[in-house]
Amino acid sequence: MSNQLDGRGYSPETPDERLENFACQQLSQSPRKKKNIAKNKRRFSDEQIRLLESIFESETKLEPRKKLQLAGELGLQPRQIAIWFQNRRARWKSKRIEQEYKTLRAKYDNLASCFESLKNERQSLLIQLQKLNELLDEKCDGNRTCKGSEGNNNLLASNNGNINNDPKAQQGLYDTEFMCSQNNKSRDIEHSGDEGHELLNHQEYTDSSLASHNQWCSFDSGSQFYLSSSSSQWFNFWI
DNA sequence: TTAGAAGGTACGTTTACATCA
DNA sequence: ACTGATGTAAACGTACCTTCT
Repeated sequence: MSNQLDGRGYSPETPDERLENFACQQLSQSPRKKKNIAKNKRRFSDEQIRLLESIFESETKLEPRKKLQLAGELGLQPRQIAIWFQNRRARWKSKRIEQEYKTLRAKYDNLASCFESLKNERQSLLIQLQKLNELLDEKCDGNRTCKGSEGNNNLLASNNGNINNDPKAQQGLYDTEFMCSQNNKSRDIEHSGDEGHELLNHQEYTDSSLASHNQWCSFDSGSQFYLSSSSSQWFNFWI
C-alpha cells in the first residue's frame, strides 16, 4: 500500500485548506454541488494514510465513536473515514482472494503432478503384468498341470514350489509385489480379510487388452497382489 | 409480533488525478 | 510540450442486514 502511495505527485491540502474547501462546498447551493465536491477530491496525505493504516491493522471496522475521533484527528469528515475503511476492506479482500487463489493453484499443480507420476507408474506396472502373464503362458505351455482345477495355479504358488526358476520372472514378481504393496496397500487392505479371500477365488478379469486367453492368475492372499473388482475399477478410472 | 426508521456494510460504479509511452 | 491510455484511490448509489422503538 505504502509503495503505491510513494511518489504520488499531488500536493496534499492542509487541514485548514480542507476545512475551507469543505465550508465552500457546504455553502455552495448550486445544483452541481456534488460535482464540486468531487472536483476537489485529493488523495490523503502520507501522514493520514499512515494513521489510517495503523488503525486498520488492529481493527478493520471502526466504531462510530472512534470514527468521529479519528476524523477530528485527521481533519477529515467522518464520512471520509468511513469510506476509506470501506475501500480499504475491499482492497484487503481482493488481495486475500488473490492470495487464496495462488495457494489453491499451487496445491492443484502439485496434485496434478502427483497424478501424472502415478499414471506413469501404473503404466509401467501394467507392462510388468503383461510380461509376467506372457511368462506364465510359456510355463503353462510346457506344463500340463495348468489345466482344469489345477489351472488355478498362480505366480506365487509356482514360485513357492520352486517351479519357476527363471530369475528374471522372479525379479519381476518381486518388483511387482513391491510396487503394489507400496502403492495399493491402502486400497487393497480393505479386501485382505475374509472378503478378500473370497474375491481371490471368484474374481473376473474382463480387461481383454491385458488378460490373456488364460485367466489372470490369482495370487495368494498373503502376496497382497491380486486384482479385486474394485481395483479393476480403480485402474479403469485411470485410463 | 410487526412495521418502519436509522445506521452500518458489501459491492459495483463513477470520478479525479497521476503516470507513462 | 502535448495527448491518450491506464491504474489507483476517493466518493457515490444501491441493496441488504441489524438494531431499536
